[in-house]
Amino acid sequence: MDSFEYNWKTPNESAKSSQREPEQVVSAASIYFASEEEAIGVEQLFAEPEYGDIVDTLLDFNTCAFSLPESYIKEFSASESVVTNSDRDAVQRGLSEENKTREKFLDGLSNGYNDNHCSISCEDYLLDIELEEETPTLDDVTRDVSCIGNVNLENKLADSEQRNCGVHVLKLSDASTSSDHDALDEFEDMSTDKLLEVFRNMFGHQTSVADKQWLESHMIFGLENQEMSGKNYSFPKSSFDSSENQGVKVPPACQNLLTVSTAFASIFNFRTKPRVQHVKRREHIQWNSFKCLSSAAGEIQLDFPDKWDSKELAKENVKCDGTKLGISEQNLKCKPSRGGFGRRYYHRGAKASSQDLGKRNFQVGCIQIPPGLPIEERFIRREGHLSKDCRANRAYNGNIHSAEAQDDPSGTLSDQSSDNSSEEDWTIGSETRGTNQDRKHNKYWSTTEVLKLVEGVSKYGVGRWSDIKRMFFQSSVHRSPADLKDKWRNLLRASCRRLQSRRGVDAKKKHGVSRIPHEVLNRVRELAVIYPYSRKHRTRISPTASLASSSNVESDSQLSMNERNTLNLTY
DNA sequence: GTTAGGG
DNA sequence: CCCTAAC
Repeated sequence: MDSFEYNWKTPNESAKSSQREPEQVVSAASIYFASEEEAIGVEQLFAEPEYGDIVDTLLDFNTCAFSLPESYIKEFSASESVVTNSDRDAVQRGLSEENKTREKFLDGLSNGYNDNHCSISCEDYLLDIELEEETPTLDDVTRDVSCIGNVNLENKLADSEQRNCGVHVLKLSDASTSSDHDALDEFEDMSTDKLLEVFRNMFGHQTSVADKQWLESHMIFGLENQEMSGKNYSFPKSSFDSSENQGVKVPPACQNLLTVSTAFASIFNFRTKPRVQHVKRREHIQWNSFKCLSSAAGEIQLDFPDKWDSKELAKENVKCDGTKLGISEQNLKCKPSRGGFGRRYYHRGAKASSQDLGKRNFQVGCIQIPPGLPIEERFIRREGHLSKDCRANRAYNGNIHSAEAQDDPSGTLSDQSSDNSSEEDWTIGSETRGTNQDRKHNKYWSTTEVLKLVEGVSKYGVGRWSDIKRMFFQSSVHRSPADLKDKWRNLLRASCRRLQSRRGVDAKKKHGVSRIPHEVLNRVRELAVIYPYSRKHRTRISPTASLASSSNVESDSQLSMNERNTLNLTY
């Protein structure tokens, strides 16, 4: 221990970690996650059915004869955030032992790893993965888990030491005095108990695997890769009962594995919290954390595309037989724009075999869509779910500085030249849309425009958008009758949810979208009462009714003017 | 050509 | 803001 330095926890953080109060998150961030939030996020992700394959792969439930019945996932997802303690207990009781392992694994992602055996299972499994892959790919391991960096193994091991009473950590030793065969022979001579102890010392935790061959394979594997580094690791003498094991080397390759597995275990370095509470916090998942974790977990390659090429996707929009898949280009040009952890719909393919695990670009955890494979429509996000991203992508900076984006202080409401920065007719802009894949414009509605729209609706009623356009937006190139209709719809929505929680309001402010004045929204609601949204469902306005309506419009319009005057003072 | 409505 | 069926 004295040969190592703790360099991933500040003293303060370490001190905090020592205060182990139940239900309180006190640990420092793991090396995988910048925060407990992220760990929780990954935990929640794994709890979702679509990522069950990954969990299965991590835990190797198949070979361990563990299987998770569908009922568990359903049960758990159904519990969502409103589960009481008794409910949770009932769920827990209903789980079989095997399921509890998975449960603990998921919980362990954010819970203290020392509180359960699941982390140990994970570490063991990770080691198994490396062994099965005949891993001279250890370079790959260290590369793929580069996020781990030079994590100090002893951090975890030291923690183990505290709680496991006398389990000593690995010591760095520059003196390489023993050969592989010496150590190998020593392994073979060891009893199972001894191997278990060596294992515990080597990997910093106990293993439930009592199979001597299994244990030996780990040791031997490490020895076989000993030459891969100039530095060796040896067990301190105090780790063993007798001197017979003195000098047994833990080769650097094995140390790499330790780094991987221990780092993986560090995921569990968060204090216990009921997972049901974590479910509420799904939005905090960090994409990179998941990538990092996944790649580290048994060198599983999760090669998510950092950039989505709409053209590539367009190509793949055609099936192998050449038939279209029915994905509109509109949908295809939408792509994830950020590295956030929004729900993504990737193809879930077959689980990777150990043989495939080493290959790049192979589907593991059913994530990647290899080039050339058809994309099923159900795996493409509907545009509606991506609308925000789409807007963000389509918006270009020029629009932000448009004159329309700014309120017109003069507020010549019924004046048609209030926004005559462009003299083009809106239909012209509409025609140019075909060549440009992006939106023709993305200009926010100014308060002035909203007021004009309100006045137009007051005058013509809802549905006569062309008339309103002609009268109030003649010079607005980019405000088509359909735009007016859309805006009115949005105004209606806004007016309905105006009195809802301030959270949404703050969110909008955060995004820089100016809030629609209350007076305007009130007026919108008034008009909504006067004019049902669709005039289709109303009887056609007769000339006389139109006249009567027109007289009302005058007063309405006047009201609108009064409101506008008030607004001009306020805004 | 316009509009409603879904996205 | 786009798309499109329906008017």
